Amino acid sequence: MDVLAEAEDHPDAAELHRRAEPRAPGLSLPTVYRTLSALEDQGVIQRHQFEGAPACFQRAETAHHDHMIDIGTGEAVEFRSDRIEEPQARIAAKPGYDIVHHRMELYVRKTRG
Amino acid sequence: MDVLAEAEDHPDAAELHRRAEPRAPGLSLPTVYRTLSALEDQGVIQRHQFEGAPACFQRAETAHHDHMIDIGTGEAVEFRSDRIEEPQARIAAKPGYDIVHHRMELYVRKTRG
DNA sequence: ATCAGTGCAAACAGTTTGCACGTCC
DNA sequence: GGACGTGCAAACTGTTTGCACTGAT
Repeated sequence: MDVLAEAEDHPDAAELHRRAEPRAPGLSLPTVYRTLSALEDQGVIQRHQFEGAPACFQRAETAHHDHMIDIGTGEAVEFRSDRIEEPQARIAAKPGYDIVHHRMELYVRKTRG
Repeated sequence: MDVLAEAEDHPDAAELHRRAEPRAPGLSLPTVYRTLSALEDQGVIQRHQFEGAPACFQRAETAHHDHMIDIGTGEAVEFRSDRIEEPQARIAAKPGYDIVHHRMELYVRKTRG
């Protein structure tokens, strides 16, 4: 199942199935989903649910980052900004919460002109 | 359909159907969905897709804000932080993008102790 | 007569589950 | 022979669509 390990992008379950099938002939989609869920529970991979798209996955070992999704292509670009990360905990702490995790996505389109 | 106007929370389509049905007897769920989609297209309402929950809706007229979702209750609390908003445009502009919109959600749980 | 808006039932997409089967220890 | 992991088909949830009907214009 670690077709994911060699993926540079953010493939969804069906895409992973497509990529894995050649080297595991007869592999079924339910098995892909089961495996992905298991890996996610173990914290080995992350599931991202972007707007209007099936869930996509990537290894969790990469450093923390957020995503910028190109509305035209659906492509997800990663970025990181401490200036954004840093105030979050403070905001949550005030009303008595701990952040379990967060989601920060910029939906963008190529600048025209 | 502007049961939404008097809603203080973030109801989903089924919940809106439940609330609207008394004053529009026989109202069907497809009609609720159709109306919500139309209102969203006109920019009158916003659709939020939080993790592991059906889409929920609110009037667009409220000032821009982000959401903090209590994992225990599913309740969404609104917040706003200029310190978070401000760096976003800069991040997107660098690789030649315009932000169409963004999503910023903190998934939190009540602090124990 | 036409048109927009509706309910119903069925389609749909993505994901999950039940179950029967095979394999390995 | 018992536990496990699989494929298949079917269930499931949230949402959308086809279609026939209505009521206003």
